[in-house]
Amino acid sequence: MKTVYERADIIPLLAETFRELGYEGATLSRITERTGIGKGSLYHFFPGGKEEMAGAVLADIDAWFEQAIYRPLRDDDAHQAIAAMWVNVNDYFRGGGRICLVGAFALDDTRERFSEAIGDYFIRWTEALRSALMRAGCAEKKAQTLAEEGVCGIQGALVLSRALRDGAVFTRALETLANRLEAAT
Amino acid sequence: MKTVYERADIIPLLAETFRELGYEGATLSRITERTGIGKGSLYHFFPGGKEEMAGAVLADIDAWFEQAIYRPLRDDDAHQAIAAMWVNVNDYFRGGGRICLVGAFALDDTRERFSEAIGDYFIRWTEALRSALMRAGCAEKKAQTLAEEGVCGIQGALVLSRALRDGAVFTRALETLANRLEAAT
DNA sequence: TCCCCACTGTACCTATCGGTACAATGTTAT
DNA sequence: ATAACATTGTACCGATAGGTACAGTGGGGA
Repeated sequence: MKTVYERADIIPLLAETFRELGYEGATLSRITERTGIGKGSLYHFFPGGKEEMAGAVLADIDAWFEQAIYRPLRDDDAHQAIAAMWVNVNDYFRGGGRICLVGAFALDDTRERFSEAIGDYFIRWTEALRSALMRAGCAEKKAQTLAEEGVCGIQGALVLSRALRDGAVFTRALETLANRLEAAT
Repeated sequence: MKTVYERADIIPLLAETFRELGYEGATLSRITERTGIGKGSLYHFFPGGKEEMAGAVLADIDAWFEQAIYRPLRDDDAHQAIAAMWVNVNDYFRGGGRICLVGAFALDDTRERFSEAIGDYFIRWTEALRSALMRAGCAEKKAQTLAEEGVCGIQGALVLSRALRDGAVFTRALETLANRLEAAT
């Protein structure tokens, strides 16, 4: 008996490991220990090692946000897309029980390794949200401010709810933000 | 010639190193390299090693926030203290060029090592801010929401401005938050 | 059926990890 | 002046870091 993986199966496991331990904290031995995947398989799928693993995770996250959040914000009905964003974000971050890996990477030196992916993630999020807010009737300047406020608020709520070990803080913050953006459109 | 340090001189240097590299990323050799302080001195002042160093840094941060932010929010004129908070916070975080070490520690496994200090930092900040907001005329429920919103907003703005390498995002977010809390009192 | 090759586990590599030991240095109190 | 002591740099420790080499395994196409 031998368990055989595909690259696509491995990425979510890697993602959780990096989320919990950070880039530097996620050592190869801890990765194999938590995912159950041996070094042999890991280096078979990611010859570039840890850096390629984390890069693949970031690309996977980006793809998910693109289809679930950014694209609807840009293309669909603005009010609906914004409303859906709060639901999907709360779901994705497990009501504050899961952090944003991109935000975490941005905070320390890890940023230098993945500078482009990290910048893109936040630029595209704020721009998509601003686009939706403008279609919903906001002036450009106000839409920009509100979009940044929304994204900041989400990231900050993740920090705070983790620090306090209280997912309710996250859900509550999302509600407050949702009301605020709703009131402005 | 021999350079002689005191514990109090070392802590700020350690703080910057942990801020830039994170707890796991701050290896002993990188610490000595960046601070210019050798292992001998480091272990003389902090026999508990890296963990004691980071603990001392957190205690130092706590003391600074206590006297510069929390105490005024609790004891001084509410409007003045809140206004001073924005100025001091912008200054402390160097207009988004410096991160919040406590928030960064909260995001990964490092939280488990410093759980109490991390929780305290955010609880005391939100409670002090809520106290000031209530003295400024807010109802308790609204004050609680606004206080959480303020602290979340600051943390999120630090993440976003670092991700985008744009300190203006931070300063702008502080202004928006200041206006919002001002309008509610 | 059997062969090929994608996939896996194990053993091993060097560099660096956090930490210790200790002799040398210089400052201070007497 | 000198004894006592706080502070420092250097050499060293076992453990673990990220990464490589490679032989074995087993499922799918011919």
